[in-house]
Parts: sequence; structure tokens; C-alpha cells
Amino acid sequence: MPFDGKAFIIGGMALHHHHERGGEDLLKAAKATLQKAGEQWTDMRAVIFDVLAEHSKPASAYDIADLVSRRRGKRVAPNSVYRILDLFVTTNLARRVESANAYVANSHPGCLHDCIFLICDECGIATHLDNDDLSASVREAAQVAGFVNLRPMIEVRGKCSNCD
Amino acid sequence: MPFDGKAFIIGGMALHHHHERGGEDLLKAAKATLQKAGEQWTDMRAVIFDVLAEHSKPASAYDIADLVSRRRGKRVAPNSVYRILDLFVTTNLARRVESANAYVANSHPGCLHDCIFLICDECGIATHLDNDDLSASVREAAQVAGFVNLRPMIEVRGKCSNCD
DNA sequence: CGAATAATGATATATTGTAACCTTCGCCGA
DNA sequence: TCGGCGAAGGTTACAATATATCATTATTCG
Ligand SMILES: [Zn+2]
Ligand SMILES: [Zn+2]
Ligand SMILES: [Zn+2]
Ligand SMILES: [Zn+2]
Repeated sequence: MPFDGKAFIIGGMALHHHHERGGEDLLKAAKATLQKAGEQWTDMRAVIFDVLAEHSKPASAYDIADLVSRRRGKRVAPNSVYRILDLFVTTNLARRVESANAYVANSHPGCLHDCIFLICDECGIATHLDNDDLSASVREAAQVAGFVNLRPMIEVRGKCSNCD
Repeated sequence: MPFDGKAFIIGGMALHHHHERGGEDLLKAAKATLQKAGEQWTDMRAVIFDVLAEHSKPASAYDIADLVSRRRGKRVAPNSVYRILDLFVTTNLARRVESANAYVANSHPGCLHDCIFLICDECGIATHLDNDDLSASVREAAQVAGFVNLRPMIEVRGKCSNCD
């Protein structure tokens, strides 16, 4: 098996390799990941994932509800969107950006690690970083403090180079 | 001048020393810091800071509005609380915990650095960590990516040792 | 097929966050 | 002293985000 990306070790988990995906490729990967988790890849879920993946910046559940409603020609209530977004987050198909109350599609579903997001105050775009040393240090600090079931969130608000 | 704490250098800023404060001491430090920033230490602000500092876990603006209303025997609108919390955050008297939509008093006002919060999903208590190496690395990663005016947020959700 | 389970729809409500405009009060110069 | 000015807070209205509950439809599986 060819090694086509960076390597990750998280909290004693197995080794992963990393493959950033997009477009049709990403859709397929998301579907496979969700199904491997024993969940159904329904029309609604496919549309929501697609809308999220196409969106250039973190999207709120309400943004997504609007976009999906338009695409389906029929109103989809935010609570349905929330349900599916929650599922996506727990199955690693999407991430919640806490400082923006919004969600982004995970460009590497199936690859479990802590992501770092840089969010521009100006244009709202979120840049996705991966830095295993960094996230491992954060996890370790929390573990030393006696925490378990860790879910680190590392986000940096600021102004991106385009908007500067 | 005695050196009574850890040392910090952040983003080329001057050296600080660190002194965790509480009770009357913390109140005084907050007042001094706010006034040094050219802002008034009013009754309302004093009460809100006190309520926040006494609160054992991150408090929402609405929590604070209730507590302050009770203490003053007169309704204080969340609106007013938000205004003052925003001021506190910009002047470093308080921090916003993004993953909890809530605020904590800064135990070291006047001492500028990035804090790490560990928030327990169970009891809601936020443990405050400082780790300069870690936060410096986060800042550097964002800077390398071309971001400026950085405001890192490092939070870890999980379960604390008490609740485990 | 038919029961059990999963997914979504519909509606209501809770929680969090802003905007706009008004009143009060302290401060300062005419 | 008077009147203007600006900061702080009050009041009201509303927007944005999130959850709860129950009904309905779709899937799974024996
Ligand atoms: Zn990542
Ligand atoms: Zn930007
Ligand atoms: Zn700190
Ligand atoms: Zn706990």
C-alpha cells in the first residue's frame, strides 16, 4: 500500500495516513466512512454533506437549512440539519468550529486526528491546519490534569493574508 | 521587585510575571487594570466582576444577569451584562470560553497571555492552564500561515478527575 | 408481508447575542 | 452657574443559535 500523506498517532490510536480530498472523491469517502460506522447514507445526508463541502467557509446550521431547502425545493427545518450535523461530527465527517457556531466538512473523513482552524474575522474563511506535535501536547497537558475522553479544540481567530 | 511567578513572553511582548489572585486581592487587581486602561470602575462593573469571580464555573451572560439582578434587587438586562463582559474581555479582566458560550473571570488581569481551558462535560467546571511553549507554538503556526492579529483559543472538552 | 427500528417532518420553545434609542449623571469649558 | 458633551446604563425589540417533543415516513430484517 503506497504511503500518500502525513502520518498520525493520536492518544495511542493506530497509525493513519492522511489524504486530503475534494469533490466527488470526498463525497465517496464520506459515504464510505458513514456506512462503515453503521449509519445510512441517505439522500438528505448526501445533500447536506455536499452543501457543506461546497461551502467556502464554515456554515451555520441555518445557512445549511436554507441552502438545502433551495436545492430540494422544499423547506428543511434547521432541527433536521442539526441532527445530521451532530451525526457528522460524531462520525468525523464534519467538524464544528466553536468560535463561529458553524460547521465545516472534514476533508479527510476516516482519518482521525485533531485539526487546527484559523478563522479570518474579515472574510470568515477557515484555514485547516494539522500539526500532530502540537495537538499531542495539548492532549497531554489535559491528560496530566486528570481529564479523560478528551476533545481538544484549537482555533485561532485573526485576519488572513488575503484580508490583511 | 520580587519574582513571584512564571515568566511569559508572547508575540514579542514585554516580560510579565504571573500571580494568580483571588477574593479581595483579585477585585483590587481588576479595578486597577480597568482604570489603567482608561475605563471607569463603576458599581455595576464591580458587581459583575465579583459575581463572575465567585462563580465556580463559566457563567453565561444570562446567568450573570440573574445573579446580579438578585444581588441588586432590581432587574438587570442581559444586554447590559454583555456590554460589560465585552469590555472585560477586551481589557483582559475576563475570558470567553467559546465551547461553553460562557465567561470566566481572569485570575491574573494585567498579565497578558493565552490561557488553556479544560472544561468538564459533566460538572461544567473549567480548569485553567498556562503553557507558554504550547500557546507560542499555536501562534507561530498561525503566523506562518499568514494570519495576523491572532487570538488563539485552546480549549479541551472532556471529563475531569472528579467526575470520572 | 409485518413488526421493529431508523430517519425525517413539524412545531414549539429555550438559549444566546445585537441593535436602537432613551435617560441619567458626571465633567468641563463658557 | 449654566449648558453642552460624552460615558454608562436602562428599556425594548428582535435576530441567531440550539433543543425538545411528538407525528409521520422510510428501511431493515425476520
Ligand atoms: Zn485535519
Ligand atoms: Zn480573510
Ligand atoms: Zn492564564
Ligand atoms: Zn467534572
